[in-house]
Amino acid sequence: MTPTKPLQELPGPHPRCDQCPIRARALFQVVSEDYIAHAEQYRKAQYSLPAKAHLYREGQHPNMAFTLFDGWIMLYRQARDGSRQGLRVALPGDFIGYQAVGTSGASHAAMAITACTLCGFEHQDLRDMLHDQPHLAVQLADIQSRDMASCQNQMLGLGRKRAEGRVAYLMLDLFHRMRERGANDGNSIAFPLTQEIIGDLTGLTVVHTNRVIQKLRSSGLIESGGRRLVIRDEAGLSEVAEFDQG
Amino acid sequence: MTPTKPLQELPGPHPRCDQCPIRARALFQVVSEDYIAHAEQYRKAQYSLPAKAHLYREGQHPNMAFTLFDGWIMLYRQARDGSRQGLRVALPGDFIGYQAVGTSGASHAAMAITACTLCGFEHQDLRDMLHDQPHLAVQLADIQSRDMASCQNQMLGLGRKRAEGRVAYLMLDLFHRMRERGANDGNSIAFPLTQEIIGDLTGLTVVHTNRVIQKLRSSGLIESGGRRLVIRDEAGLSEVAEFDQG
DNA sequence: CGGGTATTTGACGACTGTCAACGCCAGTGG
DNA sequence: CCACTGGCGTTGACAGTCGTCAAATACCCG
Repeated sequence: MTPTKPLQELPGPHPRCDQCPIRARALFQVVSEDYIAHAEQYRKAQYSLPAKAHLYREGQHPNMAFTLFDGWIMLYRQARDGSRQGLRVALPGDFIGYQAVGTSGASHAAMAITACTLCGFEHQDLRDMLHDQPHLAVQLADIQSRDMASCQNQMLGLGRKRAEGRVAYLMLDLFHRMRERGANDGNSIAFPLTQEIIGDLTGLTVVHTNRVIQKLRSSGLIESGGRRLVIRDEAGLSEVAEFDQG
Repeated sequence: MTPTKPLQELPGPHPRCDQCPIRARALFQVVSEDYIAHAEQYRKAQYSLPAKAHLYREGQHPNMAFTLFDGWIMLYRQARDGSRQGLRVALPGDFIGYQAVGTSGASHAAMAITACTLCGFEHQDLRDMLHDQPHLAVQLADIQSRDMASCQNQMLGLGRKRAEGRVAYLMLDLFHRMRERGANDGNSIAFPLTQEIIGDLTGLTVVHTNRVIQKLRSSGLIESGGRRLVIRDEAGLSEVAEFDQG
């Protein structure tokens, strides 16, 4: 096992990772207890990661894929000038880091936005699992296909929407995904993204991100600050975001 | 079978689709003749599509995935104002249209850039295949994972590169992919993209796309016109494109 | 030869980036 | 308790990339 440096094994073995969202969502969404037990034998370790630490970096050979147990992670790529393009925010339950055979290294970096805990699976073990449990293979294909669809939303935004629409879309997307997880408080959610990270994700500079957020606030669409986000006018925000379908 | 309207079955049955790239690349990359035979039983039909026709549109239920046999296809999404964001150009051998179970419709549209021929597979049949042939499941996961990596390149470009870099990157990407297929003629390739489509793919307007292309030409990096593209200075173009790794 | 499609050019302005400060706040250490 | 420090948010002035509008030219195919 060769985890990146900031990775730390949790103190002591976890019995059966009982609340691990691996059961609830992600790869093993609707599978029976038998499958769970089967999966257990492959799960290598549970990791924890402090905020701002990297799970893996571009070009590295993480050799593992992960189910995010708790916390937020940003996947991003870096341009030559050092600026970062955020690809996706992973929320609890999401599956990240799967990599094709024969690829030389990770196509992107993964950085903890907040402190995180994760379950790690070796790639080869994952492939073995897909062999043994064809159901999982179909599920993985579906997970990847859904990820792809959300990437396409991101591309549409980066290529064709104004700054305001991109930021609004990001906020709505995160709001809905948190709500799916029951992690909302009415129309507000915990929101640990700094404006710098919002800028990374929307392809904007920090300065412009700030101006856009202020505009969204003064339009009465959102409230934000203190690591929380309140959606004041969901319909209006959806309009600005060109957000389709809840 | 409910193909979209512009789909037409080829005249007569094809014996065993002998040159079908399904064998060479895509889902069935390195598999034995046994698997090929097995795959045959699932392949529903071979289709042909004239240039500019749609294979499927956003929100439609194509109910099929395809291996592109011949021709170029653009996958794109449409913004509310009608403008298109190109997501990817599919070249011969590429696998497109796979969709997760339970999704309501295609997340993107697929339009023929040139006349095309394709092999179609019903989604349910594909899932059955993944069950029966676990090797295929791993291959599908890898295909998707590679597609994802190239999407990430696209996102990096849309979010963080200037117009010149995006256009240069697109050209180099297509050049390399054509060369992998042995479809290059030295440092030139057939290049059926109009400037409008290049603009769709790079998130630019036609007008600006035109100016950028002229700049690339006058810098001596490329020659283009007459449905062909010549890479005059690959190193220079790669520099402008921030193109990493051949 | 004619009509539609694709490319090219020009003028103008808006959106967004860049540079440079300043303010706010929490945590830290004296 | 208070000054210090670093991270984050905010503001202003200015520049440039790129979009918009409008039109002319070139190209292709029947």
